[in-house]
Amino acid sequence: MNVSTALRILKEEGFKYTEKREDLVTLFAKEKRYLSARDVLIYMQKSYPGMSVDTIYRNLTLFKDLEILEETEWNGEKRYRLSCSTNHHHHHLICLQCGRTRQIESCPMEDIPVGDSEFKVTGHKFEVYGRCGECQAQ
Amino acid sequence: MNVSTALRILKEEGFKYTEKREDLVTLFAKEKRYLSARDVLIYMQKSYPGMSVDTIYRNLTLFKDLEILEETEWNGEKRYRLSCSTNHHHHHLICLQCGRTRQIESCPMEDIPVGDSEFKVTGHKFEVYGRCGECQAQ
DNA sequence: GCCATTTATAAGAATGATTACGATTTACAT
DNA sequence: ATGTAAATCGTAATCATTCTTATAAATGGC
Repeated sequence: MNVSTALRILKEEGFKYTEKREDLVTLFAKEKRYLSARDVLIYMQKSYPGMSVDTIYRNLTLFKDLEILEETEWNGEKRYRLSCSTNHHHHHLICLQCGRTRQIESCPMEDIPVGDSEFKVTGHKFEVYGRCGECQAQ
Repeated sequence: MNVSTALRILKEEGFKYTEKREDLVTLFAKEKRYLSARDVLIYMQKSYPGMSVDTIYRNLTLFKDLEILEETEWNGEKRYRLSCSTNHHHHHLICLQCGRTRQIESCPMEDIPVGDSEFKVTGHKFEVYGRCGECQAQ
């Protein structure tokens, strides 16, 4: 996923292009890590001093729904990162301090038989948490 | 985990026995599924009309710290269930409607090499979500 | 059993993240 | 250029959770 693809999806789905939306996607494209709504708000308000929290949350949710962003949650806050460009399903190793990630190629669902006719599986979550090199160095 | 073990741990760690705490553990022992703080509050207030939300949250957190309860989160609410009696590490298949679970015996961390000297792994989460038979029948 | 100490609880206020709302502005198709 | 639907602002509301302070209850030693 990159900025132009994201803006194309936005257009295709009938949503409007705004500079704020472009800046928001650009931020995620630059950072390539999980950011909280608060992180995004602070960053965006540098360029747009009066920007509403509502706009941040609305757009984060929109981008998640459009699968431009991936969502997770830790320490009581939702976090978002740009969807990975790799098309195949994968999981992440996540630094809980800075939000940087590394891909985990395999998925436990591939080889673990889970669920049956009784229990209808609709989703799963596999995340490995830790601390990245940079954060440990601090 | 069962009620008497839980109360023994409580005593051993120097915490006091109260009827509310016994009732709380008993609830989880009966239900054997994930309950939200709200679920617990509603149940407990039947027996103790003026019971404070703070007491619920304090005890849920205490029991989690004592590893009497396991914690997870979905739809913006923390959820708790009695720790499984099996001693070995495992994961769950979870019905997001009623909180009932089924154990998944294997753990993806066993066979997936993840992390390295750079990235220090501190934890992981593997949960499979879906809808149980009873909830589908509704 | 009685008292002292320590912990638990109640009641309500405070916090922090997120969502909702009415008014205004903007993007964009025609 | 104009009309319309969508986006945004500013602020209030909501929801889960935590904090605070005063009171009450549980435990251990006498």
